[in-house]
Amino acid sequence: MTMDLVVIYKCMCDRTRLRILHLLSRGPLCVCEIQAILEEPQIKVSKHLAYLRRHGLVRTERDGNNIIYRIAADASDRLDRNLSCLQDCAQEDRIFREDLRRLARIEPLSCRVEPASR
Amino acid sequence: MTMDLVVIYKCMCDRTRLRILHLLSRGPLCVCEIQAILEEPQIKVSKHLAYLRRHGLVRTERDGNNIIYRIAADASDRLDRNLSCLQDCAQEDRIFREDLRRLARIEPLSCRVEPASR
DNA sequence: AAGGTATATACTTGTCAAGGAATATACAAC
DNA sequence: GTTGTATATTCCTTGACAAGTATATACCTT
Repeated sequence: MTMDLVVIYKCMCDRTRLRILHLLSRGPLCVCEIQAILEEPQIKVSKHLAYLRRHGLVRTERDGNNIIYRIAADASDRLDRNLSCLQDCAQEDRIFREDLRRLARIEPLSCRVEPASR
Repeated sequence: MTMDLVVIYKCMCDRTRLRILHLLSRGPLCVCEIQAILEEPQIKVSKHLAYLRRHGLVRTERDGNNIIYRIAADASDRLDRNLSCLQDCAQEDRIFREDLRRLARIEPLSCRVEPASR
């Protein structure tokens, strides 16, 4: 499928959404993880996620109490290209690097992972 | 220099600006050429060019009656990366391809070129 | 059923941007 | 100087979006 470039850039032109897209292009995350990484209020994260979903860049799946967001796999080549460009650009940026640092810490606690043992 | 990614995407999230950036990454153009290629009203083109200039993506140079716009050479790696991503994405798109067709036709008549002979 | 947690949806307010109409500026040619 | 051409700026209206407060929904647990 082919996605409108303008829509892609509209989604990318807000810092919060950009951070979310950057994270999600590393792999799916649930809302509470995204919140924890971004350190932004629930409503802010939720609304930007809704924006991304409404425009077809991400899709969701419920897992119990949690909702897991991921990049829409079938979205478009254009999105893929732009997300990989974002990965390149983000390397030099402090904010994105700190997000990745928090992502690494948070992953093991993920609500998506089975309880370790019992 | 390093340019804010959000600013870059804000500049790219309007179709008219995107077409302008796509054209300018092929080389400098004067306003009247851009207008002729985009087939959009003067004021619209002019205002989007002003937006791009205000945000540092392009710079201008006067040549007699004409004003020549070009991508700000020293802008940033990020801009370069995104513009080359745009070139890739634009290949599949009818609008951008038609712009290039008109660009090819218009170039010989360019106001930047010396009068052929006399 | 009741209470808790995770997430989303109104509703409001302020800001910014887009488009158009009219006008202004800068230069060129005479 | 006057006129013409190219380009920019001002003013206006309209619509989109960002952020916050409060409230609702969906699921889980007991």
